[in-house]
Amino acid sequence: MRLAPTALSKLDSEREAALRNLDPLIVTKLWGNPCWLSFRLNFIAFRFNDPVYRWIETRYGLVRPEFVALYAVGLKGGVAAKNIVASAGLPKNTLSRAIQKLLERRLLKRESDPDDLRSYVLALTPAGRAIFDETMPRMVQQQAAMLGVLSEAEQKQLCELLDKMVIASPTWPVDLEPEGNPS
Amino acid sequence: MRLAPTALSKLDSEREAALRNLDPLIVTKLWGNPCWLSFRLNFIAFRFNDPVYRWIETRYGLVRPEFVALYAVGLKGGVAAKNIVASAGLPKNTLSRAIQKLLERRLLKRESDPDDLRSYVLALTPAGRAIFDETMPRMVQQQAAMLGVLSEAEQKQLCELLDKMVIASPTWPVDLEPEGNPS
DNA sequence: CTGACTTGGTTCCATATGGAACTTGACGAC
DNA sequence: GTCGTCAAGTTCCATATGGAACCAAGTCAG
Repeated sequence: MRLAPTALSKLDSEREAALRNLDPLIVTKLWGNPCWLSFRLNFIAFRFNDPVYRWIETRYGLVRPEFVALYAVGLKGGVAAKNIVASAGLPKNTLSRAIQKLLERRLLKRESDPDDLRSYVLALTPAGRAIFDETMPRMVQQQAAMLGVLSEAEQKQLCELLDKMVIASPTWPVDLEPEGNPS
Repeated sequence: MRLAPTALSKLDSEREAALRNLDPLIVTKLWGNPCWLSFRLNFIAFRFNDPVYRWIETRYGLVRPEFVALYAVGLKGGVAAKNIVASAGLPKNTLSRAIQKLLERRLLKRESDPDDLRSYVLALTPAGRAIFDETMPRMVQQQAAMLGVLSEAEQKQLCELLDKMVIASPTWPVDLEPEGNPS
């Protein structure tokens, strides 16, 4: 069972020092874990998500899926709930509820889509836009802090590598294979 | 507000083709989103987590935090609940409950830590180990499928870049700055 | 056009989840 | 020593969450 491709260079002394700030189980999940990718992704993502959602919650009383919806509409007006579902990985009833809440609080408005009467076209109200505009710079700042260890070139590399994966994602299996790894 | 570092090369024709498989909102979140990092991380992580947890749930009746605990102990026997909390980003009561469940189902055993009587040392039972061993190859297989678009060298690069970030993570802010981006 | 099937969105309901308070043990100061 | 503070795990409870069933509109075949 292969481990992370960086497992061998672990003895680097500078790195050794940094490791002492991490829980030993984190170290194992990093370099003693065949599923190195998911741990790294989840761990880093969490360190971004957690501050953001806590801030949104305490500052605006918006719960996670509500902010997901607000943010999505803020990025691209005119989308429908189905688009948010597709892009966010939340169940559609959760999003539906979140959108109701945002409508009640007049952070979002919607009108039915003339091309498909089942569907609605969403947009931010000024109040919703205000929250979006107030939050975005903080999120960018948090991201910048996290990316701080990487050079500009490395940041670009990282972005490109992740891009390739996202673009390939429609070809990935949606379920685990029942037979396990045949290779 | 800067966008993703790959925003400009978007017109690449091969890429254009692939984009048609993605929801337009996903495309916006990729290349029209100042927070490019978190979207990519969350999106890719979800495409790993979702199949894994659905499989675990339907096959063994283990819910997400239960499997998180089982997996952690499987990777490194002798850990305590606090280590799992530190590495997983789940609240400690959720983990506590998960561990109780695993103890009841005899997938986990524990004895109190002689060095700290508040704490317990955890280990897998043979039944727990069986689940771990059965699941791991499927997870590795899913990971391999996802990494398939990247060359060996690119995979190593990706791993190294993520490593750097995880190692730097103890220095990241835990809360969003209340003043927004001053730079 | 009409009937079978799909799709966008909502509702219902059982339950998983996480904040806050609590218990018990560790640790440091004096 | 013992007093105040902190840390590991647990319990309580209000509520956020997601599966399944549902409604209404769209689509496609013949």
